[in-house]
Amino acid sequence: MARTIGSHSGKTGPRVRDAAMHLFAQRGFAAVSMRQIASEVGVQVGALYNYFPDKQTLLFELMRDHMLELLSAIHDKPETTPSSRLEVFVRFHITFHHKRPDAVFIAYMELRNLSPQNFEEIEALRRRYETVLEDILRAGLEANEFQVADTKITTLAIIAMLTGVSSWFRSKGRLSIADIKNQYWEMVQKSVCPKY
Amino acid sequence: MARTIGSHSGKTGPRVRDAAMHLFAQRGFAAVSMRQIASEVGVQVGALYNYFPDKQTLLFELMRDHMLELLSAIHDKPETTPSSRLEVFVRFHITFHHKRPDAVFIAYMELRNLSPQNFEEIEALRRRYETVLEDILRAGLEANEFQVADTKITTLAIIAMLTGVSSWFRSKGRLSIADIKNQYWEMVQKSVCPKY
DNA sequence: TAGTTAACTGAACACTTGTTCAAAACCAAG
DNA sequence: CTTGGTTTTGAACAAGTGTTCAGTTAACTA
Repeated sequence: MARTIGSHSGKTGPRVRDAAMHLFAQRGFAAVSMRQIASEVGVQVGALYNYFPDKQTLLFELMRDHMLELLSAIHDKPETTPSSRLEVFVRFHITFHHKRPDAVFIAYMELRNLSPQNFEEIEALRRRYETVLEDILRAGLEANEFQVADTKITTLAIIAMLTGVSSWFRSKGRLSIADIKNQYWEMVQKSVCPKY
Repeated sequence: MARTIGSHSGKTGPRVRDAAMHLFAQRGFAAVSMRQIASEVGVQVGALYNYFPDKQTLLFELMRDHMLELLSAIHDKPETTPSSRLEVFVRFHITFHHKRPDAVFIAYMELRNLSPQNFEEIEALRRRYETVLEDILRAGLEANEFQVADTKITTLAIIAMLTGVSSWFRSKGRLSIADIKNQYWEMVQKSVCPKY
């Protein structure tokens, strides 16, 4: 046997990426073998190498695509009030991450498995995202709408808190994702507001 | 050669654990081989098996010991005010985790590499720790000192935020760990306080 | 100092790892 | 229906995996 019926790179490529994403998220990059990915797709190992040069690049592309999606999905509107910009950010972050639990998990857990070069590229994208939030906090600070000791720290604190949601939230749970968004928005809002 | 000069289980055991902890934190459990650990200790692979039955148990013991240390170090004082209990908790969490970056990293990243049985045991310990915080929040709620929509969610949000510190804090940075603690305490305090 | 125990070596086990590539079989265009 | 290009197989590669254990030597005990 060689080429199989119905085989087409436009189909197999995405299926490989999906399978890799799922397996990496579930078991971790280092714990997943190329043969396991291939088997999930229903193909032999060798076939995978039509779609990327090596395992490292596969991981990198998954993470990069996720970060690019994230950056192109967030639309901050600097003309509105800092408070409403912050609310939009909080709700957006939870929504976006909730829809992609696997990608989120990988993006935060597999950084150390990137080559130094690839790591730098992903880190740069992450900093760009953090800057969106930090700009909002700075604007709120200047407008006396917020009171925060340090915008950089507050940025990291808020993002850590929001991202934590995807580590425990399950749709079957007691609360809906809408409840979660409301509660997190309230907490964030209070944590940055001036003490009367 | 066989037994080496100066060899003693009271020395080698801890050195093995230290080396494993460091390597697991840096590269991840699945990416570290027994031979790499042995080489770090300056010993042959076989010698490691004097100290644990297999790699899985080594990981488990590292995580379990960390959680037990955490639980025995936190001393909540229910007789004091909820607000001061919360402050003690926040400062304690940051201090404790800051002193053990490797153990923290492993405890939060390698859960999926535990066998189901070992996972359950670690999870139970983690829930016990979360309960300490949740009890404080509940007490504050009943005393009308705090205003939170859901103590469970707030617990997870606060812990995620606090634990995030160890993922970016470096002693060489702009801010001291004391600054960090003050700022986080202020954020947490505001996020749970009643709206004026 | 002799005998016992504890600690480690070194080699081996059977398997898995990422990656390569000629050959085979499919698909699409002329 | 043939030709040319695309996609996959199947086998192979060298290196690395966790784990075991008989044999050897250091440390301790009497």
